[in-house]
Amino acid sequence: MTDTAPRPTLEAVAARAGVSRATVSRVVNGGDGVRDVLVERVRKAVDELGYVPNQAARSLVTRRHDAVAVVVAEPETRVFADPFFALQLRGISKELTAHDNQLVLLLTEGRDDHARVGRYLAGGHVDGALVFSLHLDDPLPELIQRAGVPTVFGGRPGWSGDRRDVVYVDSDNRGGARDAVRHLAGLGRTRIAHITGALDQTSAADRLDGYRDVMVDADPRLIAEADFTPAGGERAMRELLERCPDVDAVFAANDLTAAGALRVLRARGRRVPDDVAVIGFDDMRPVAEQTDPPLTTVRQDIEEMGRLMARLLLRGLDRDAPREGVGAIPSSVVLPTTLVRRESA
Amino acid sequence: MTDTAPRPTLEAVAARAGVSRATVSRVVNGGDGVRDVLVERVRKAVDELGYVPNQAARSLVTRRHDAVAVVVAEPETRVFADPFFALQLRGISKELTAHDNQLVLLLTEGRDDHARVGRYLAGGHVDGALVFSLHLDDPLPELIQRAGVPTVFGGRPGWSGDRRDVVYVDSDNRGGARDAVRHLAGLGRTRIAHITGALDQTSAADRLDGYRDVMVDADPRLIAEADFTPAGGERAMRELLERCPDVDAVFAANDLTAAGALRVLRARGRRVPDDVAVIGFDDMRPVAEQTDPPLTTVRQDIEEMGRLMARLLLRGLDRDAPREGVGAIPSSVVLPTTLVRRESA
DNA sequence: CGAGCGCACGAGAGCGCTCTCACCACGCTG
DNA sequence: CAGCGTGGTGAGAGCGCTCTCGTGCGCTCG
Repeated sequence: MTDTAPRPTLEAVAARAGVSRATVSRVVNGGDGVRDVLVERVRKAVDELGYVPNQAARSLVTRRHDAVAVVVAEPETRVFADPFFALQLRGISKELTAHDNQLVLLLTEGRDDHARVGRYLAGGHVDGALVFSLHLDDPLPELIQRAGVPTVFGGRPGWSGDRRDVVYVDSDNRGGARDAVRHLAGLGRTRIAHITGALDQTSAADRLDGYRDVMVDADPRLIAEADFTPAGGERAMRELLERCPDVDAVFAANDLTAAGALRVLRARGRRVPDDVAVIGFDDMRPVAEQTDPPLTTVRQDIEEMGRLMARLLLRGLDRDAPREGVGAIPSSVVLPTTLVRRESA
Repeated sequence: MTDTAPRPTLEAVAARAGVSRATVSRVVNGGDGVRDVLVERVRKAVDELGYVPNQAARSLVTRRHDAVAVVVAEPETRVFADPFFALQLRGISKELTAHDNQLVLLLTEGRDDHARVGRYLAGGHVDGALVFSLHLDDPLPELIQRAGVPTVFGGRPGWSGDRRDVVYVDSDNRGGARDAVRHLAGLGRTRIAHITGALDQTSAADRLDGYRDVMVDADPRLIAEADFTPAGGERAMRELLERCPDVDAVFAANDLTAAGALRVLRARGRRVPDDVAVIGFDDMRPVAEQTDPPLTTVRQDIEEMGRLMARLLLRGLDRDAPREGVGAIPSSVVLPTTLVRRESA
């Protein structure tokens, strides 16, 4: 745990290269409008001195930080239960890194933290924020929106319906759900059940809507509420078997839930897919490929969602970006899903 | 994606409160040596103006950033496969938040990124770093160490054996492994196998050492190499059953691996724990409680490890901290493990 | 051949803060 | 009553950088 040595400044580089501070600054920032000879000289001095720009000094004048906050509300709930968030984070990280931006991670725990996050964002420490708002009633998104920080949301925020200035990236949950249910119907199944996700999340609500789109007058008893967890899936599957012993297909809100359902089905001696066909959602490989039988599921490209969030945000942040035409003001993106057929349906 | 409004400066607050900049600064930073009347007046002005200190300006002079980098090498490998890292991150986040430090997340992907991370850390953007070095041959830790940034490692780095200046937080992998194997022996098992983790990670190597400590002259065929994944666990378990059909107990390097092993055992008609007793490592609740039967495992407090890493780092960073006596120079910490008995052994 | 222009560079201000130091008004001691 | 702390406050320098502006130079063109 050694302390850092004093670092060379622009001044020092300038002195060594025999030019002015301004010229060094120009070179460091791209070198436009400087003669090649001088560029070379400055570069050499930079290398020899091991000069690294002081970001604080730079930010002070540019008012840019080249840093983006990633806000994750209430990690206890879901985030750390499945790799979903980790994958998005990875996508975000890749994109930010590619554009020399830093990722400041803000995990919030409970209401008190909201104020803290709000203060931090309003404090102008970062250029923008990527926000994962998991719950419909979460006050955080609005709070952030009001802080005036450019923001892209991960997943459609619950209250965004009529707000055109809200930018988010989401999967086509509803469409994917429709595909899944149609596929089950195409298999000749008629008693198709749905195990929902946590319905205070738009993704779960949208998937339920998709289910209903196809099953227009479905028996309401075919819908069992769960929470995206394996345990919830087990519980819901047991309910379902109780209420509707004749169920012949299940569309689960995600793979984890489907895995729980599969366990119950096996325990009750129902064969999958022969007696009951099962479809999940996410295509979380480690889960979907490991179930018995391997899970047919609706694939969404989670890492790509993260990457896209970051890309939209950075584009919105770019001062040089065109304010008109293609890709001007970023607008929300809904990514398509694809059905991945394995053996469970 | 609105832009931020111009924010009030210290100057503005000073003017409004009718004091000097210096006084406002003093109040904002604790208010020592300022009369209560003035403190009040300044506080009021701060509130009314919604003043938030400009961190860049502050860092420029203090040379502190109140930010810590969390470096995760090669996330593809393991990090995103199990919730292990997410839990540590949560612990880290809590501790950093409690001390008003920001968490800058650096995910590296391949060798090129190492240079980038090295440059970033050497660039003095953060006060310290928390590093997860997963592989024995990873050049990153040394690189960071040389960058002169105060660092605490998550897990014992492979090359740290003789370096006293390396600070890390780890679980007592070896001791935990010994406990597990002794427990199996105590159950009367004699053909106790071990499915290793990825042996290029110290945690896996240490657990193997612990196994060997107890099984001093174990049949080498009882050791099967895997990689901390469920699929690896399945593969290793199949090998084991092939090589030593008389195996009556398995100590798996982690819960995920154990879950894989359990699946194979069931498929082969071996009863657990009657025919084969199984113990995992981690006590990853969602995994260990969901297996069939629920998994006996070695518990390590992962979140606490993260919290501790952050605490050690911050303590080392604290200029006011005592340089002598208890808690002076932080030294590595090895956390104890506990055996959690469920039904698999 | 001189006026004009553009390009390359340097001078200098200033971003918002902290921190040292000088100052002043007390109250105390001798 | 002079002298001397002492504690509270303000003035001002300066952290390392960017960016605007002005200057000098070489070039073109009338």
